Amino acid sequence: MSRATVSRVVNGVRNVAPGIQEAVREAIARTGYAPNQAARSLVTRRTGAVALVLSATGGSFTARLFSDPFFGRVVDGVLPVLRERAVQPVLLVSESEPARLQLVDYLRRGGADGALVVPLDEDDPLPGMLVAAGLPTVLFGRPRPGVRCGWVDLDNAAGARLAAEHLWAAGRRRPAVVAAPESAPAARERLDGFTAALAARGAVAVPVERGRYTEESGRDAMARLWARDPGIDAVFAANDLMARGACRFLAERGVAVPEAVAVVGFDDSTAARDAAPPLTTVRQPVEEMASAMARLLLARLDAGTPRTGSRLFEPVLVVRESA
Amino acid sequence: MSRATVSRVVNGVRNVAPGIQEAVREAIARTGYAPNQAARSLVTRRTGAVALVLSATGGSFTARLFSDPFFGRVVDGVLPVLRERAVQPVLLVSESEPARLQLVDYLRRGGADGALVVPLDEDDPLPGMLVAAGLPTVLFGRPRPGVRCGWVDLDNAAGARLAAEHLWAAGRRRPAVVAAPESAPAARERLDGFTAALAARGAVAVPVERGRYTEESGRDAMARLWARDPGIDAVFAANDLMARGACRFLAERGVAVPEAVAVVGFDDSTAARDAAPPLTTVRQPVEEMASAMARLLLARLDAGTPRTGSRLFEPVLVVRESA
DNA sequence: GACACATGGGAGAGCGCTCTCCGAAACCTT
DNA sequence: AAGGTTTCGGAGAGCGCTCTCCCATGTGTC
Repeated sequence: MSRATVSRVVNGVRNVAPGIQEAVREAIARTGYAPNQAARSLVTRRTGAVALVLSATGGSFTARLFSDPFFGRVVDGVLPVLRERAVQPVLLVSESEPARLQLVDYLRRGGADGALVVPLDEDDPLPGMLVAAGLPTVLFGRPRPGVRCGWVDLDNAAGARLAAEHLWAAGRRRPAVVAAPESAPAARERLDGFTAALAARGAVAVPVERGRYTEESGRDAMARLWARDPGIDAVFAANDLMARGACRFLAERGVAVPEAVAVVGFDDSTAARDAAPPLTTVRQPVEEMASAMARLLLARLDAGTPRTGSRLFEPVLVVRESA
Repeated sequence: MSRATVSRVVNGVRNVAPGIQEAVREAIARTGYAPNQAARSLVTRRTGAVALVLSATGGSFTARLFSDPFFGRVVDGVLPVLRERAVQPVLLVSESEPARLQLVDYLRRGGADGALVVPLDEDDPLPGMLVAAGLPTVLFGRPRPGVRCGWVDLDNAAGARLAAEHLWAAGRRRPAVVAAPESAPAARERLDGFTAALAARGAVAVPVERGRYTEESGRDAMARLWARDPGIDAVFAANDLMARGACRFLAERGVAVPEAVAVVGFDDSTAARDAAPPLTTVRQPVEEMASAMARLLLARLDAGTPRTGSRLFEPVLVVRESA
């Protein structure tokens, strides 16, 4: 029996007589034969694997990676979609400059058919490098300008609007914002969406201070806001950790949350649930976004077209005790 | 210029005139050429990648995976060793039966040159499957009987002895044990090591109850011990979570820790540090063990021999407040 | 019963590398 | 200067698959 016939049976194509099929399968099972992926890839130009890249530009981040439940949610969303299509999910971490270069090299050489990238930092060069290498890529979060690839993202402006409307409806008329660094598009949308929604309701200029996503920086930003205007009755923070920082400052000053000042966070991370008081926050459907990301990539691989689709998700306001 | 010359330059072998080398490198840089890994693997029978497999037999464990800092420590230990050798680390998760089969298939086809496996459950069939498939494998923890592969492990008996000696030196003469399921070799060693060390000092029979590694099961085991003998003045638990459970039971009964009953855990996980009171516990050097695991695998791949070495690590007692 | 037509399965090219040969050229040595 | 020795680089086989031909059968039609 020729190799061609075996190949046909293994790949389930063309018409092979049932008897022969049976014999081939039996032989495969008996000998424990496994086709050589390298040889197969050489001709099919497919590896059957897709990379899920967790990338950061800052130093040692495996501690962050394996303690922030966010990544677990991403993985949970991605795995079932790939498994169903018999595509092997491969996790890669890019935590330093040499790691990034090695990783790009690995993928350029054909380590995987495509990449799902979760960048932690806005200035991460990795997505641009992968796209430049011609690798089908889908990002969690919109790419930097000039990088053309698929993405999934949250409608940050809509989320900010939800927060604004909630605070307004609760009678808060002197809100402030603890924003994130200006460079981040998502951060800009959250800020602009919030101020625009309030302006539409006739609110005057909203005081803004910026943090760097950490709890400590949120605390400091809140301190600056308070110094500028102790009449503030609500705070919208660009993420949950900074919202916690704001709460901590207010607690230190003996300001009651939410009675005197209402606080709304963003993300609905576990940090929001575990905060004191539990944070009212804007939720992103991470698992759904992650599985959509996987589906977008698979669709592109199937189609073979150079363009990848994108999808914007709607946020939901989760009301707890802080506002 | 022939392909052979280019190949020689890329792989840095044999004598190629410096001028030619320069020209080749320049051309590679200019055209952005990346060698096809599949073609290369086909002839070298190497992929240049090593799998780090995180495996569990129970259901959804990505939540556990991305919240237990243990895995982050393992990854931190493995990555630098592989990077230094320009081997691409590839994380694979095996969280269900179909995932396991797909993963074994992927590796059997040549997805990676070897596997570093971190099994969470003692009855995990994955290591045996990989070894049977002929894949160079190194385990975190000793393999089940009959599975011949390399491993790194902690000298559990020595750790248990440290705990026993610490409690004895503190004047505790009526200790009890919250042990793990009998099936686990590590668990058996911890129990036997503890009782043997005490017997050597003339202690009478030590009461033992078993838990299933969780805090809740530790609490229940402690309750059974207490029902058997409320005169117990010390407890040695086979892991930190069960030690916490024991503390919780004692707190519920108003029994002071460590004044009335001293508690010693095992692992020195963050659960130990965050416990109330902070746990005295036996520490495993996870990062070191993980990098040793990577080195053992690389050594085997270099040597090409079918046998892989193993290494046993010495535990250290970390004294905090619970004993 | 002769033809067209569908169907099963073999032969063989070729995917893009590596690496062993081997010939050509440069360099010593006596 | 003639031979031996080393150095450099080309030719070409072959890694283990897939997939396109193409021929040998089997099936249907008038």
